[in-house]
Parts: sequence; C-alpha cells; structure tokens
Amino acid sequence: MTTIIRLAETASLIGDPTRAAMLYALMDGRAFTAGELAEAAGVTPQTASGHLAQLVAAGMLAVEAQGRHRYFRIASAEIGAILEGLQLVTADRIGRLPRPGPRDAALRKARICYDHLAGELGVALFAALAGAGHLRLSADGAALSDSGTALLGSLDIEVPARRRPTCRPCLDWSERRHHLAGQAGAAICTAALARGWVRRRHGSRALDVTPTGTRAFAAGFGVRLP
Amino acid sequence: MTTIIRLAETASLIGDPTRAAMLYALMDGRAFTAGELAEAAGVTPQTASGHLAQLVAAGMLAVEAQGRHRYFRIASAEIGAILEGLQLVTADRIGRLPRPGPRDAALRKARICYDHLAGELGVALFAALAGAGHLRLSADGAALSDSGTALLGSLDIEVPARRRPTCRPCLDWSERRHHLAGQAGAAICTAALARGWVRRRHGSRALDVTPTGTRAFAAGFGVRLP
DNA sequence: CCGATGCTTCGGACGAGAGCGAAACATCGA
DNA sequence: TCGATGTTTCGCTCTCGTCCGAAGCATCGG
Repeated sequence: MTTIIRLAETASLIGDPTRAAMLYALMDGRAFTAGELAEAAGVTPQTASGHLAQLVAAGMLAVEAQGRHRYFRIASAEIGAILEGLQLVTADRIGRLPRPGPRDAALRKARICYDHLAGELGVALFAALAGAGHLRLSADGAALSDSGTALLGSLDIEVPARRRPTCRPCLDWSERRHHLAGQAGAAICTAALARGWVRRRHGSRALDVTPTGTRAFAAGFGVRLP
Repeated sequence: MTTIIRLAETASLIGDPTRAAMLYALMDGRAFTAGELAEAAGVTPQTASGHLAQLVAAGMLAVEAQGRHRYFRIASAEIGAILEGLQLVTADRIGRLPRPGPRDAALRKARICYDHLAGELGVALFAALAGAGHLRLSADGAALSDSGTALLGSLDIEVPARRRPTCRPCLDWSERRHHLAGQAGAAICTAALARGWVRRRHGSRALDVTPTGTRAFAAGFGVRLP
C-alpha cells in the first residue's frame, strides 16, 4: 500500500509542468542555479525555490552551494532514465501523429542523455562496439572486453574504475534500441565534447556531429552514421 | 516545449494516488473490471470510471467490453516498464531505510511483472538461460538460440512467433538485474502458472514457488534458487 | 417486457497546491 | 560597513481536479 503512495508521490513530482521543465532543463547532465531554472521554467525565483526544495527532499536533485549560488543537478542516472522512459511512453501513444519538428529531428540524431551519448549516434556507437566484440553482453548488462579496454586506451579515453558499472545499456527513447551509458559512456561523451567531435546546441540537449567527429567516430569506433 | 507538457501530463496521470492504485493492481498483466478497480483503489464506481477514461484516453490502458462488464488492462509492456522504473527510483531514494516488510520480501522473491516472471526467480531464470547459451544477447536485446528453442520445445512450452520480440531483457527493480520478458518470458510464465510451478498470492503480484516448481526449474532450466 | 446489475454522465462541494508580493536571510565586492 | 545580488520563508489568493450523490444508459436474466 505504501508502495503505491510513494510511487504516486514520485510521479506527481514529475507531473507538475514547472518541475518537469526544470528536470528537462537538467537532463543534459549539467548543473544550473536556482535563478536559471526559474527562468527556464518561466516562474519567479521564489516559486522555483519551493519546487527545487521538494525535488531535493525527494532525492531527485542534488544541490551544491557555491557562494551565493546554489547549483542543482539530477541526482542519479536512474532519475534520468525515468525521465527518458516517460518520454518514450509519451511519444509512443502519440507517435502516429505527424509532427516531427526540426528540433525533434536534431534530438533524434544525437543528444545527451544525462551524461552519455544518445540518439542515432549513441545507438550506432553501441552497435558498432558490440558488433566488433568490444563489449561483453551478459545477463547483468554489459562490460568492456579486453579489446574494448584497449581501444579506449589507444584513443586516450580514460574510464575511471568505480563502483558504478563501466557499461550499462540504456534504452533509447527515439530509437528503441540500446545506447551506451555507464562510466564508459560518460567517458566517451566527455571526450567527444572536449575534442570537438560533437557540439552542444544552445539551450537544448541536441548535439551536432562535426566533420571531425564524423571522421573520428568512423576511424576510431567504426561507426557509420546514416 | 510541448514535449515537456506531454511528459508532465503522463507523469501527472500516474501521480494521482487513486490512478496509481489502479495501475498497480493491473501490473500483474490481468484485466479487471471497472468495479473491481474501484474497490481496489477505494473509491466509488463513478469516480473510478472518470479515472479509467482518462487513462484510456492517454493510451495507458486498453479496454475491452464484454457484456455489461468492461475489462481494463495495461496497454503495453512499455507502460509496465515505466511503472517498474518508478518503483525503482522510489525504492532507490529510500533504500537505506530498513523496512523490508514480509510482503515486500515475498515480492522480491518471485512476482509477476506484467506478463512474465520477475524477482529472484526471474533473474535466476534469465541468468541460467544466458549462462547455458540458450539466449543470444545482442545490442538490440536478446533472442532464443537454437538450443534455447529446443529446450522450450522439449518442455512443451510454445513460443508464438509474432511481431513482438521473442525475448527482451527487462530490468528488475528489486534485483537491479535483467529478467526475461517478451514472448518467451510470457510463455514460460503461463506454463509455470498452468503447471503449478508457481502460485499467485491472493491480492498481490507476489508468487510462491511450489516444491514441484523448485524441482521443475532446477531440472528443466538449471535454476538454483537461494 | 421488467427489474437487477454494471457503468457512465452531470452537477456542485471541497481541499490541495501552485503562484506571487513582501520581506528576511546569506554572500559577494568594495 | 554598505549596497547589490541570489535565494529562501511567509502569508495570501485563486485555480484546478478529485470526489460523491443523483440520475441516465446499456446489458443480462427471466
């Protein structure tokens, strides 16, 4: 019984348009100040403050104080996965409607999912790695094989060895196939941004793959983008 | 922008305690009448009717009229996955609290997730099948290997060949590992219920594994339950 | 046909919660 | 120390949505 109540509370937190807008703005994994999130959601700072306090109390957001600013970010990859999943079912039930806006098309092509690459690019990357034997797919998820570890090493991409799974398949809401999450996914995403393989679109989670990036993904990972 | 609104609408539908209770009751994959769901949620029939209409309009529930009864069920496995995922994050943020009630323990041991086996039993089954080479794990998900098809055939478990994936890994919210969904998962679950390997607990998604079932899972699938 | 049962529609009452103005608090720069 | 900026707390209003009583449809059994 209490399970149901808690489930409803969690969903209800995401269910408010203002809070949903804030969570969505945070979906690219970066941290924003309370004021920025207030503007993103179109409400006054005091209103935003109340919502953010609720999300933090529920453990969905983490907060870090720096001077007179307070930076908020998504607390865990699981929260990000839920938000992506909700988009999946939302898109699913209205998928028949013909409204593929240009911005949505860019999102489908390549975007950031919390801290890793998603969209066509992310799925193609996952498929290429799996096809070349760089991933060991198991019942638990996925792990880098020896050749995969060597590949990332040769590309100077360092994957920190932490408790978090090195690889985790994450269901892509637009492609309905897995893309690479986990430490390895985050490391590749960081490297791709740092080396100019992909560029953030302003005010969006969408990414543009640069010509350099197209070459790098093809040569380094064997990714063939459509 | 509209994406955010839709996301919030979906979450908000799940966010109402009454609707959440109905969805939760339907999580075992069976269909219930409007009256039964009203009782399950603790509201009057007319209140339940309104909620059910909303869920159907949103595409989250499917409805089938039979005489003067109307049977409601979860519309798709994706909806079920979202509900399981919400439980996961909900359990995650309060996971430290030591409250493993007896009913929760039973749920963790074995339960039905929409139309297939989950919990320790489901995870052990998936691991056993994968370990014995009966599943081909790929980037897209999983498929029965030839030996897997043969195994199910020898056990008289028929897996219909439909559009739906024959196997699909589904993240288990209590075990945090995959269990077997898809056509094969549903077929095994149906067989397990029909042959008395597992028995439903009254008014719950929890399952009890019978002595017969323990032997059958061990002999047939090599499953070793803790 | 008729009553019984299951479900839905309509109307009004009630409460929860989102929103903002005003003011307090915290921190920075000078 | 002072004002400026970022954030939070308080008090209040107002809207939205849930809920139920009453009544209206549909379907079944006879």
